[in-house]
Amino acid sequence: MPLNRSFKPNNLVQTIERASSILDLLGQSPQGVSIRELSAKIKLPKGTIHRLLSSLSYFGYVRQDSKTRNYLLGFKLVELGNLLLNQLDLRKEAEPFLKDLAERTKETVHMVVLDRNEVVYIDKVETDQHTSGLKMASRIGLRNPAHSSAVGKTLLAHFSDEELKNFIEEKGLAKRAENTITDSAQLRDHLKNVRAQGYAVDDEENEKGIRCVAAPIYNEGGKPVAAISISGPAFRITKKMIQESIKKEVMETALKISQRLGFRERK
Amino acid sequence: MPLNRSFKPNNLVQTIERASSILDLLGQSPQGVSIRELSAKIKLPKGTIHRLLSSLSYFGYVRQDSKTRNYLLGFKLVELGNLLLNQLDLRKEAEPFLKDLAERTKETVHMVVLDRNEVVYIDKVETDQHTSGLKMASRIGLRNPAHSSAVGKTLLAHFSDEELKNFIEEKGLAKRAENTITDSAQLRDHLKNVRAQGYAVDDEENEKGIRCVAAPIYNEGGKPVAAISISGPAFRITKKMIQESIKKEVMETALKISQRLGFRERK
DNA sequence: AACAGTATTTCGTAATGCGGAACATCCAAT
DNA sequence: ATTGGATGTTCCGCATTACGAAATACTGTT
Repeated sequence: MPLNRSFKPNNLVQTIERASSILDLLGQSPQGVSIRELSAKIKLPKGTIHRLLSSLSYFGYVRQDSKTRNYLLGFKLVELGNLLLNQLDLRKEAEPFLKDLAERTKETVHMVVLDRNEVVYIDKVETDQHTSGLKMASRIGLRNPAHSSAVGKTLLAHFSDEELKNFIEEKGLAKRAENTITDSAQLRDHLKNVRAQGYAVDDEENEKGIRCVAAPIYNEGGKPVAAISISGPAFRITKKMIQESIKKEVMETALKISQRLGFRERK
Repeated sequence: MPLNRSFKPNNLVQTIERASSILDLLGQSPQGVSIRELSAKIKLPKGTIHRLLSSLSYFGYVRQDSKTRNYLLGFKLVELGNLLLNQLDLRKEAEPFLKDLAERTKETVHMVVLDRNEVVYIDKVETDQHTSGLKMASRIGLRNPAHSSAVGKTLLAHFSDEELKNFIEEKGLAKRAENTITDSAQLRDHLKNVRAQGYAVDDEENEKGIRCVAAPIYNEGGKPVAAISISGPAFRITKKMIQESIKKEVMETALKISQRLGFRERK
């Protein structure tokens, strides 16, 4: 048994499960949620919800709008989340290279790690150029399926056959956009190419109109631990551009970061 | 450590209290913590700690290093923390103004809100100029005492006498650096000035060698809901510079943001 | 002023989480 | 390889903890 990441639906502490549902709901509601609503959505009596909220609130995970009395996510989460990000020295080391890459390509640069077989954004650098483009909200913290993103694919490409099989069984290959690869045989082939090439392209597979180019970052043990990418509108990130310059830029930057982490290229 | 504020020391759900202690400890340990250590520090049997960690891990609040088996903060915290930040439309509206301010002054710009009578950093913009200066770690999510920071003081300046009294009683006026104002009468006087002037200066009161200039942001109801500041080394942020340009820049930017939020200046 | 919708508190009950101890696993040293 | 020590993980009977229905206290509205 390859010690799969925390899958154990029994033994769960009820309180933590309930607290987690509450936080999830609050995460979806910028304007906050009332106890009554929470009570309705998680089917639990108001009193119970209230007790949990009191404790969560005392420790800062939740806060209450003094006007509406609605409950909202608390700043303790920002604190802990950013502590985590700052603990990743990977991120610290990569930062200057990411800025440089963004500067040179004038496109948005992302950095991700794989967590529980999903892609999690841990950094983002954009140039002043296209910053005010569309979505200003930072993607940091966001989770995406691995099979439909360039970053995810560069990481999946290093999975063993069995790991990949598990991944597909566990997560499935949901169709996120028109070009998403949803066939497992096709994905296997595709990943073989990705691995050989050393980079991956997301050709509107995750979001219509968006193309990305990604390359993996290796630690000193040669293990892929993260990935970086350049993303932008398909009309700017053309296939020609990718071949002529972008793929080279991304791969070179990824290699520099890997080397910074102690990786030595082997022949 | 005892973050007393939202009153209710009883009624606390034990599990949440314990889970919170665990997360706090993990937050202090970039390399992770073993069950044994946790068990020792939080004086609870290994079995108990393990059970809590399993649940926390299942929901993503904690992750386990597959090599060392140590436990670390989980990416769910990054996810929720950033959801919260992106929910603050205050932040969204302010962003372009902050960038502009950073660009024009070539110094680091911060934005904070008051949470439980402490300052919490919710945004930071730095120019490429001094970015590689010293501390690269983002301050986002960080908490600071209100009485020793420029941002904090501009917000305290709008407290009623009673609110201020409560604040001082609850939090005290800890000496953070040589110039920290630790006398409550003196603080009262100082805040009166801050309010009259419309801006506050942190003259190495929080950290040796660092000066900051801050101004408050008002919502449409005229209530101060946040503050912004410019910070930098004392040799660059001279008192002369503050008077000649910086205070004006900060105040003007703060006003623009306030207006963006619907604030109308009243005479 | 009365009402309606909510948030909060109470309190007797049993289910939940507790934690000591057994078991498994990993790693280092022989 | 084998052993031993240390740590992580699981088990299970017990009592404490959290439960949740209902009563009470708000808060704003007509």
